[in-house]
Amino acid sequence: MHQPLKNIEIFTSLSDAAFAEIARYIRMVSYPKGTLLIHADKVEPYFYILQSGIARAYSDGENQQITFWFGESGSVLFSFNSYINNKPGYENIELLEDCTLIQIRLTDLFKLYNANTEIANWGRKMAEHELIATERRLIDRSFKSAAERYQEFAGHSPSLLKRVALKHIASYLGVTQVTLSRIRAEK
Amino acid sequence: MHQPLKNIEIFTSLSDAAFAEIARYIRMVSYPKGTLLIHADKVEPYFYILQSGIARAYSDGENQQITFWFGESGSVLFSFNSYINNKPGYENIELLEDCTLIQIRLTDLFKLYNANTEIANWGRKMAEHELIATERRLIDRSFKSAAERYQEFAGHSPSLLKRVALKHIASYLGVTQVTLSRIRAEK
DNA sequence: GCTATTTTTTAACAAATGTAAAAGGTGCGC
DNA sequence: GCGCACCTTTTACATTTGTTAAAAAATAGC
Repeated sequence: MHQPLKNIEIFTSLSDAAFAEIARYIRMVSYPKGTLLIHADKVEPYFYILQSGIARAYSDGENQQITFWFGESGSVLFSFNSYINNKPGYENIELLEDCTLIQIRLTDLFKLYNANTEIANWGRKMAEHELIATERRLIDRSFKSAAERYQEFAGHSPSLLKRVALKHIASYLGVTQVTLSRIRAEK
Repeated sequence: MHQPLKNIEIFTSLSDAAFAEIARYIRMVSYPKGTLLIHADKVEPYFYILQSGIARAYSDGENQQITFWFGESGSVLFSFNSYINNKPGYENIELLEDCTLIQIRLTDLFKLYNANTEIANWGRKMAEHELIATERRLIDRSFKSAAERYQEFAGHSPSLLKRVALKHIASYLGVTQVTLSRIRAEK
């Protein structure tokens, strides 16, 4: 039933047996654009893998929202604090387009982690992969100018650039919308 | 032989059996202040846990060094790219004081990950823990002014503030040393 | 304790980015 | 097609931060 899913990138490193284990707990879900899939003030019970569409994670401040993550097809999507600490988190995740997602209950995922070494290492690698990407972005904030960060984003994620509102990209890059507009106006 | 080590925080969640497995591969090492323990341009074969002393990770730019991480007793210390991708990385790790460390060969650590579910999940949690901390720092770069980030650092890590050169703290906070000096001069 | 070296602070000026408000665009429902 | 809501750009000005250089302070080694 879920065999086509075996081909999506995040699962390709898994053996057929391990994938079959996970597949038992998978549910496919679809939600429309604008859905707030993860709420900052709730313990969210699900872990998702994005199949189609795009999403953003953001955090609410006093007078601004900071978008700190974008997800595209293949991205994993969950509340860090629910996942790691079983507490409400700081992140909201909003679907920016109609999306199809693979849904797994966190309690099931943790059972799989504890029961299957291969799946535990798969989860470890997911976290490590996110970690290295996040750390690079943090370092780039210091090394690169806003204009360079924009150019890099545009070169690396042309699809997101087209599909995501610039105000979200601005906060993702760590600048105001006005600054981003100025950067885009030059050259 | 290594029994006192069982009490350091990073190992407390492990069962005695799992810790005993790890302990077989542990070596204690000491290096003087100033040692460059991890080199950006090399594949580094070891994973360390800091027992005493402090360290910093930094990345080299054209005309600046960016310090993006500090380690204290209990911190894990390794080259991300060696650990995750088996390639030279972007990070150097320098000991800022004489240090004692627990050393584990990466090839041994990976064997343990693949052989023991509990240890694989222990590694997963280490990565997740670092990930959440790194992401928070990235978000804080957008939400908080340099002055706020300094106040928070000073409140949260008074020990580092005393022991680490301000120029390193400045780049950790994402500002120049001149700006940090101005922040410290106010109020 | 003294000198050499490094770190930190201060100053003056330049550049980048933020704020607020207005104007222009775009999309969508009616 | 019109009007409304939201997004993006532009403008003018304020503020923050960076740059460069020098002085002052702290530290390390002899």
